[in-house]
Amino acid sequence: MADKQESKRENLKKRLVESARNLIEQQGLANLRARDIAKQAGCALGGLYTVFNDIDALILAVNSHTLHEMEKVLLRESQIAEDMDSHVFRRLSLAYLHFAQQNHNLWSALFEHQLPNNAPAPEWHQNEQSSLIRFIAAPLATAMPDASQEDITARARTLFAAIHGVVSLSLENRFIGLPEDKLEQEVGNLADMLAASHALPPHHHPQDRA
Amino acid sequence: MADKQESKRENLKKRLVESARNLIEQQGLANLRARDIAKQAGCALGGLYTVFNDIDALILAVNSHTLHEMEKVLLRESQIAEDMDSHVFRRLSLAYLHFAQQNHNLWSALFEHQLPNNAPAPEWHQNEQSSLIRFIAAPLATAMPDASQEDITARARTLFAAIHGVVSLSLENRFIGLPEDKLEQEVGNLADMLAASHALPPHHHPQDRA
DNA sequence: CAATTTTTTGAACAGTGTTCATTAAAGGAG
DNA sequence: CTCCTTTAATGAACACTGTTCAAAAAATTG
Repeated sequence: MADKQESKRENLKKRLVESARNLIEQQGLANLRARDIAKQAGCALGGLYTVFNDIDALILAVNSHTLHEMEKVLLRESQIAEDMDSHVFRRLSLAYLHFAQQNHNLWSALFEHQLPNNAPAPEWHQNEQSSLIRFIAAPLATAMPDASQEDITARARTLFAAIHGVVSLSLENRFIGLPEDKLEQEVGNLADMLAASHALPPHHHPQDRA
Repeated sequence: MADKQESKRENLKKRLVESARNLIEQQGLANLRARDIAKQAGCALGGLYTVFNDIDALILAVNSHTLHEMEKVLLRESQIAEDMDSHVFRRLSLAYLHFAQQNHNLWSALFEHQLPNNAPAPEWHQNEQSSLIRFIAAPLATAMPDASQEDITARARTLFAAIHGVVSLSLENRFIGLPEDKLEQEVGNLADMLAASHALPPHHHPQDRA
């Protein structure tokens, strides 16, 4: 038998995650149904709950997979950028945009999904998110050699969030909705804008609140 | 009787919207229930559907109200900024941040809520959203006197989206989560960063896709 | 093969949003 | 005021959720 290598339980889990991923990809997170997942995975409805505590845990597993796929894309992109030594932020930003466009429903699920009670995501999942931020923090560190690690992380998060905001509001057609080519232009320009400003140290404003 | 001034029907509508708003404010959109709204508004469950087609229409009404509240805040802020003639973007951005912090659940509902089938929001609601963008477009127009109306609108949308991304991901604790004071600093700096870059005309990159 | 343990099952349950026959209220005519 | 018509409000019932758990099936053990 050569080492079971994969218990039936693990196999079921894998099938469920894959089914859920397919369904989200095709119909969006909002139309995901426990019964559909079970049917597509070829098990009874109750089977789902022998492997996952609830639907949220299953969605988390799908989102985890999506994050890793995104990580692959960004890794490839930052390696290319290293070789060509320029426009790292632009490349990463556009790669993020393209990933979101090409995997709309899966990407969307990353942000649509929220745990009951607004509970925070489990730590292992938060770590997966942090990994993505590191793709931005790395080149940022060389661009801001005098900044503290903490400042770099904070800035990297801001950069990601800014790009994400543009991509997100556009693709979700909220407030803004641009034609595809305009969107690409805006994302690219914003990335460069942000990249250019890192030379300057953060300026402190004491009188912030009105 | 001095002009009914408000039919019973309109009165019911008003009570329902106010109840829904209170419930969203207190418990978040995800915990909003038709039965709770009806109970708080003092009508039967079915009464809700004599005034609104469905829950989504009611939520849209609440969101509309929230947008107008936000509009008031931003209007005030841009008038102050006009008087003091500086840092318009910073002021508007921080005002947006503060509004989101102080009305977390209502603000959150603006983006959490999506119509079935990912149907687009009705036109009147899209117009309400566009009105907000104009607060950014106006000062932008004076900062970029040579740009076309179209470019200014696109840039204003990008600016809003960028700031929104930072505020959003922070307050929702997704990917990034900063302590309150750091967040304010990052939003303020990002606003200035973006403001500073408008002097430069958008740079065109022909080789965008990897 | 029988006994025991483990796994799988899907009917049943406690909620959802929505409908619509039934009831209550309001309005009008004599 | 009474009777009739019209309009509005009601909430039980429905279809569809995620989740549970007694029962059946399968696997394991002696």
